[in-house]
Order: sequence, then structure tokens, then C-alpha cells
Amino acid sequence: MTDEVPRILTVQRAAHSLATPAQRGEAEAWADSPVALPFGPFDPAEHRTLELGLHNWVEQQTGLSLGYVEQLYTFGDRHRDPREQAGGPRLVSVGYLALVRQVPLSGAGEAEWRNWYDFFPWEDWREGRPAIIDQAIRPQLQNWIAQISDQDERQNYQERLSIAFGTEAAPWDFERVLERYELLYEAGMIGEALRDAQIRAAISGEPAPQPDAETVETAERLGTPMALDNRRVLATALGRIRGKLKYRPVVFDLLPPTFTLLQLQRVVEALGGVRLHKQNFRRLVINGGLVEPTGQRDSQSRGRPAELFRFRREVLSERPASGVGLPAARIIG
Amino acid sequence: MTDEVPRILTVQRAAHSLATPAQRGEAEAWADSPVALPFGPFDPAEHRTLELGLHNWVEQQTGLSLGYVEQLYTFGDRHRDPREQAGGPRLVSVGYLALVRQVPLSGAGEAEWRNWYDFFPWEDWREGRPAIIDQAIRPQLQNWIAQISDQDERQNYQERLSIAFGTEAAPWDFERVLERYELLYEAGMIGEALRDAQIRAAISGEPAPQPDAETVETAERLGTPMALDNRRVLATALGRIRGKLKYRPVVFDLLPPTFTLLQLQRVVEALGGVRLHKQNFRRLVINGGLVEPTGQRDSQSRGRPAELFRFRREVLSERPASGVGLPAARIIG
DNA sequence: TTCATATATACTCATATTGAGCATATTTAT
DNA sequence: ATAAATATGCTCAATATGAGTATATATGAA
Repeated sequence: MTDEVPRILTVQRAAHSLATPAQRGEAEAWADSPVALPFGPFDPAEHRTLELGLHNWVEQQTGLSLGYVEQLYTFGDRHRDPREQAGGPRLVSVGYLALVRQVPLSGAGEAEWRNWYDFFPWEDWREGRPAIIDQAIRPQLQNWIAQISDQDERQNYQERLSIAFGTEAAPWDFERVLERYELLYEAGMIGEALRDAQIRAAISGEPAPQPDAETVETAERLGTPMALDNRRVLATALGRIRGKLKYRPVVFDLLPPTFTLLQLQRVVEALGGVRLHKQNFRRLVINGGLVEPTGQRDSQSRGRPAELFRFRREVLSERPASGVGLPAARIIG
Repeated sequence: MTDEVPRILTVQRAAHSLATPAQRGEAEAWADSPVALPFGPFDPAEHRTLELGLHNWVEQQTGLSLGYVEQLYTFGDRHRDPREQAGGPRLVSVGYLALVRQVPLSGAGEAEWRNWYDFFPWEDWREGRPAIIDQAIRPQLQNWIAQISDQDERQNYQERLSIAFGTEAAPWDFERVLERYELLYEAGMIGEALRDAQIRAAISGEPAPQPDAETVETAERLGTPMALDNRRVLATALGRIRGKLKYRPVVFDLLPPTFTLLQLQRVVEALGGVRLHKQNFRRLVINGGLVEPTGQRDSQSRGRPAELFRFRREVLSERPASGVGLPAARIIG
């Protein structure tokens, strides 16, 4: 986080992952989306666990030491990397989500912090419902679904649309980041979808599809494309972290040891993509025992100085993780 | 589920996973825990996605067609399989959780349905707090922690104990299945821990450790051991499904198309390992729009016949997934 | 010095949700 | 006819949540 911008660490191109220089050259020809998530090969001989491999790799490449680390998902679909179709190896990636305080990068030099919402412009509701949703996303998705010939399939997509993007009756669910991304991809509205169509055509020798101007323009408005399926991985991460925000104290790894409640709130808001009610947020974290006052106050700010708080680790052993999961141990007749 | 018993599908031994007959023979010598989760090698050439590989494999081996499927976790630690230390290949497993209605098994014949709580006797609180917790688990864990020499490490384990098994003040958290299992393993109280110690000694040529009688007896009371780290995988699954119970309608894949509310409640209770308040459960699922009445009634039962309900799919598009995740789309000043 | 503005903090109040129990309805077994 | 078992309906207190009002304490400009 810097100011109120949630950032992700990106590297410049995917080509590093490839084993041989020959493959690398081949990849660069296709790499019209040079922005990628940091990654590295897993070396079974060297790394005792997957997570240690991750730590080592990130430390070495970026100088960062990771705080909270959580395994996200393992991606193994064919054609995640179009080179596979041309006889390349099958790529299976184990994605991790890690939270770090932003620091200057000392790594190989191609790493960069980028605004998370550059990749998902429709996910940031802090300034209100993003206009692009009703201007482009909903109508174009609706059109795309309408022209599906198979009745069952059409109905299925209609339901997915309702679930992912909400309806009049149903609100927007901030955790369904992946569902939204996948719909946009399948509808061919996302940059990666256009790119992958080109690649498939090139490989199979068919003529390259020519998307019309509106399609291209929409794709550009729908954020920065990434290498391979990295944006899907990133969508998974955003959904996951949003899901955890409220019932596991994960955000504290993004804050200094002491902080004001407004700072804390801003981090939560940035990740959640929503504005929260300030007084209620205060009540929640204080009464919930998540933080405790230090007695010191912050001097930097404009108005009345805010008290500095710290995270209360004890909360971990005090209350069950899920605010509303299964009921606490109680036996009822 | 049969009656009120949640069941998992097991196969008879782990040896099938091995590539060559030679390795297989070697494995059988070590396989003193023949109960394993069903599994199979992933064949990149044949399987378009990991999940399709899973479906094919299970269908072919057991005749089951899977309903709800969810990726659990990818396990890649060294020495998940002790053979690795003797130069065997590194094993990385992608675990999946699938829900199916119990049907007769038509597969290779070694598959079997087993009570989930045979492997985690301390997780089933439906008949009250399991006695083993206070008779054996807590005191022996406490002893083990007390004899740790390093101060920081001891304190860390003490905190993990509080979080995993609760304290006077803090209730038992039904979702922390994995944390509990891992503590028991690290403390050497679980069958697999004893087995792995033997294997490590055999490989390194050291004399085999001789656990005392109490240790062996406790391990036996702590449930059936499984091959490799399969019980850890299973613990992950139980924790995951418990976490999802309350805010995603996953249980319906374990029920027939229509069911009584008590049937539904029994399934939730079996997985959660708790008894629930009947009237409140009814209120929850009806008012929550999860189910709708069919107008028909059940005739089998003893007392007043219960109405048959069905799952309301529409609920998926009506309300945000998380009962209490991030707030619904609302912008507040 | 004074006041407008910004921020922090405290408190109120209506509404919704949850935990627990009581009461009634409808069936089967004896 | 009655006891036992189960289903269903309703109440009530406690707690949590959403939204707002009120007060406190700082900065910066007039």
C-alpha cells in the first residue's frame, strides 16, 4: 500500500520462466503482454517445501522478506501457455499470496509496484460504482449471452452473470472477483482473450481473427493485460484476500507496528474496494479486540491528532476465527 | 453420508501411485498404514485440466461421478514420502475435495467408505466434548511443550495450543482442524509421527526409537493412521468444508433432490461435528432462502410427517456469498 | 486572536440477527 | 385413549450492525 493505493509486485516479462534460451526467444515473440507476476521455477533438490522455495526466490530476486504467506491455488489447465500447443512443456503453477510492506526494490531491476486496480478497474468502488460497469461491461456481456444459440448454455451464462455482477435485487459481492474475470474472458472482452485467439489462430494456421474497433476499445478500458493467465491468478488473489479481511487479521502485515485507526481503515478499504463507515469501523476493531491503544498520538495529521494503536495478537487465541462460522462450542438439545 | 455418519472414500494402499514395480515393492515394505485417499497420477498429455484429470480418474476407478469439486491445497513438502530420502522422486500432490452421494462402489474393489471421524476422534462433538481431549490430548501436549528448552519456541507452541484447542476463555473453533492435527503430529502423538520416526531412523541407519507404552496407546486412541501424509490432507478437507458450510450451500450435493429439514440439519451437524438448535436451524435456512417447500411430505418417520424441501438455486444470485463478508455494495460517507 | 475546517472520538437509536426456550400440531406405537 | 416422537410456530432477550448526531482537539487563514 502507498497512500490509498493497493499495489502488487510485477516483473517485466514472462520469458524468464523458460528453461532454454531457444524457448525464451520464442516466447518473446508472443509476449505482447510483458507485465507478469513474479515467479520462479521450483527446484525439488534445493527447496524443502514449496513455501521455502517461494521465500528464497522472492528474497533473492527482489530483496523482499515476506510476512503473511498463503497458498492460493494451483493452476494446471492446458494452454495456460499457448506454447504448449506447439509442443512446449506442460506448465503447472502453484500460486501464492504474500503481504509485504512496500519497500524500495533491490532485485533484478525489472520488478515494479503497480496499482492493483489497473488490472481490475471495475473492482474499485471507493469513488462510487465504476461507470464502466453499466457503460460497457453489463450491456456487452448481455449481448454476448443473447447470441448464444444453445438454450441451456445461454441460461447458464445468464445465471453466472447475475451471480457475478449482481442484479437489481442482489447486491454486488466484492469477493466474486474471479467469477467476474472469467466471464469477461470467456466473452472475449478482455485483452488476454483477444491475444489468445490470435495465438491459437497462428498456431493452427487459420487466418487471424479481426476484432472490431469497439471490442478493442473495451478491452483497453478493462485494464492492463498480463502475461499468460497471470491476471486470472491475480483475480484469485484479490478475491481471496477480500474474503479473509473481515474474519482474519491479515491486514496488519501491511501496516507499521503502530498505526491510527484511519490508516487501518484505509488499508481495508483499499483491498475491499469499498468505503466504510468510520465510526462503526472503529467500534468493530476496538470492541472486537483486534487492536489496543498505545497511549501515543500521531502528530502528522491535519485535525485532532489520532491515537496510535497496535495489533492485539492475543485475539488469535481468544475468539474463533470466523465471526460467523460454525457456532462456538456449545451443545444444544 | 449414511445415517448420521460422514464418510470418506479410501483405497487400500498407497503403492499404486508408484511408477515402477520395483518402487512399488519397496513401498509395500514400508506401508504399515494401508489406508489411503484415492489418488492418481496426473497425465499432462491426456488431461486438459487438473480437475478433468480428477473426474476421469475417479470415474474410472470407483464408478462415482463427482458433484461439487473444489481444489484444496497443493502439498509439496520434502519427505511427505519417506522414500524420497532414499533417492526416490519428489512427490507433489494437488488435493481436491469432492462431495458425492454415497453409492455402491463399482471400482477396482479396494475402495471403501469409512467414517471420517475414525481419523479424527477429537473432532466430533455431537455427543458432547470428546473425553479424549482432556484425558490425553491436552495434558500430553502440555507436557510436551513444557519440556521444550528454547524459551521462544516454547511460547510459540503454547500460543498454537491455545489457538488450536481453545482456552477457558476462548471456545473451540471447529474450523481449526489442520492446526490441531499438525500440533499432534509435531508432538509425536499421532501414529504417522511414530511411523515416520521409524522410517527416518531406518534410512539413516540409526537405531529405531522405542516409544513407550503410553505413547503407543495414545496414538492408537487418536485414530486410524493413513499412508504418507494423507491424514493431513484429510484434515485440510475437513477444515475447509466446515468453513464453507455456513456461507455457501455446499451440503446439498450430499442430499437427494428433496429432503426434510432434519435430514439437512443432520448432514450439517455431521460435517460440523456439532449439534444445532433445531428451530433456529429451520429459521435460518427458510428465511435465508436456501430451501423452498415442495408441498409434499415425508412418510417414513415416527412422529408428525415432515415437509419435503428442495434447494433454491436462485439463492446463489440473490445474496452475496458471505453472510458477513464485506458489506454489500453501499457507499457511505 | 478568532474562526472555519478537518479530523478524531463518543454516543444514540432503529433494525436485524442470533441463541434459547416454550407452545402447539400431527403422527405412530401401545 | 394415551404416551412418545417428531415437526412447526412463536416469543423474548441479548447482541450485532447500519446510520446518524454530537463533541473534542488540532491546523491554517483572516
